[in-house]
Amino acid sequence: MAAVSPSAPGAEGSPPGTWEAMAIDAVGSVIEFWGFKRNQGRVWALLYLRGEALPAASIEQELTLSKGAVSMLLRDLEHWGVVSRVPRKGAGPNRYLASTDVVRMVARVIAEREAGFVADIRRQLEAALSMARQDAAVPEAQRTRLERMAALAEQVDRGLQLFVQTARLDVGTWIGILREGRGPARPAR
Amino acid sequence: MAAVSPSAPGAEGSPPGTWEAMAIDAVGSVIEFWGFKRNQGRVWALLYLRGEALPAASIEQELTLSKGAVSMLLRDLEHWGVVSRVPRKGAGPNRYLASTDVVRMVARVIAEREAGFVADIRRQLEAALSMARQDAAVPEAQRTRLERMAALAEQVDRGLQLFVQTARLDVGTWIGILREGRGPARPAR
DNA sequence: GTTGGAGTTCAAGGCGGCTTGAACTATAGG
DNA sequence: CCTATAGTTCAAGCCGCCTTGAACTCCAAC
Repeated sequence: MAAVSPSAPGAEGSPPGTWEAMAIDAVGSVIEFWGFKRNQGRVWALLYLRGEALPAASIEQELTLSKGAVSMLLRDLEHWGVVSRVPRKGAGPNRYLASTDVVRMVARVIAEREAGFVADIRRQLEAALSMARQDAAVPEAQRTRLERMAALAEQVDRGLQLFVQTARLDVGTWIGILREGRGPARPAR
Repeated sequence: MAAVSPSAPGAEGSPPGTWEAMAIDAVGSVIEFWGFKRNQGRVWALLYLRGEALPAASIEQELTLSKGAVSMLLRDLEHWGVVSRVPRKGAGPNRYLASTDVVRMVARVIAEREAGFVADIRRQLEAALSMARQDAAVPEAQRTRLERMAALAEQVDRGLQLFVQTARLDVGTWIGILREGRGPARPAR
């Protein structure tokens, strides 16, 4: 065993290098931020960084997760299409491979979730508004403020939709980045 | 007492009308979605809908919160500038008033939080990247993938910044909506 | 048929964040 | 100075989400 630098890998096969863990955790944070589970992001990041299909057991080891957790996380990721199961060739265990199309997938999932949420809110506000309108006992001023709130919700909704659209354009650019092309990773701007 | 329709207020002073609770909860959901506490949104919504300054005790009653909770929630809201404390005139308790500039305030807080988060992530990825570059044992392919990930983070960062900027423009439009002007609440578009 | 590894499912437990409620401070009035 | 009310602070409890680990299913090899 050579000198122990912080990033010195133990064996060449599966180095638990500090830098790798760092990157993996960074992805985990991002994914968590977007409303998914932290470990979903970590699993995907591990698979993506390794570039090759890994068996569930490896994931379990590298990320120190339980067998059950890995199973559930992989099921989710597979369901979203960001990880694919590579059937056992011969007789070994299944292996799992990261898709480079994550961005598209994640973007779609997020967009759907967001859309549903916004729609719910607007529906609730509309309902409140119609109740307030039917009820003659509601002071004029309050009804006005409620109307303003509903109007704001509508505007924000429009803004979000606009954002999603433009973001979708950007996503087109982003998608290519992770793919294994040969051009430089940074298209400069 | 008249017939009891679902939205019939008990007394004219403080009707716990169903429609009001609905609207308040809707705002609470939105606020929670943006990473704040649900009850922070509910308190602001109550104050905004009522249009007048309310004492802490009323908030406590209307939203069925404890005295301590109301105190802390109001402190936060005051700190962000979306609620202002109206000093006791004479000798009564303090009263609290909703600012109509919420949108601006909330937008600023969110933008700051987001910016800090994104910066953190990029910093972590950069650190991982430089470690991987120093470490000769890291396979070429893995380094490439890590670079791509960092590049993606940078692109997404740019996208977010762009969004924040355009959103800021929209916010200019939104801000006016809640104010007590006399024009129609909906500028139609 | 049986043995063993891979993978799934789910109840129990752990963990973190929010709320409560009581103790505490501050301020005005008696 | 004493009392009462408004408001603040914080430890303890609660609640919901996530993970664990064990039981179970499936399948291939023997």
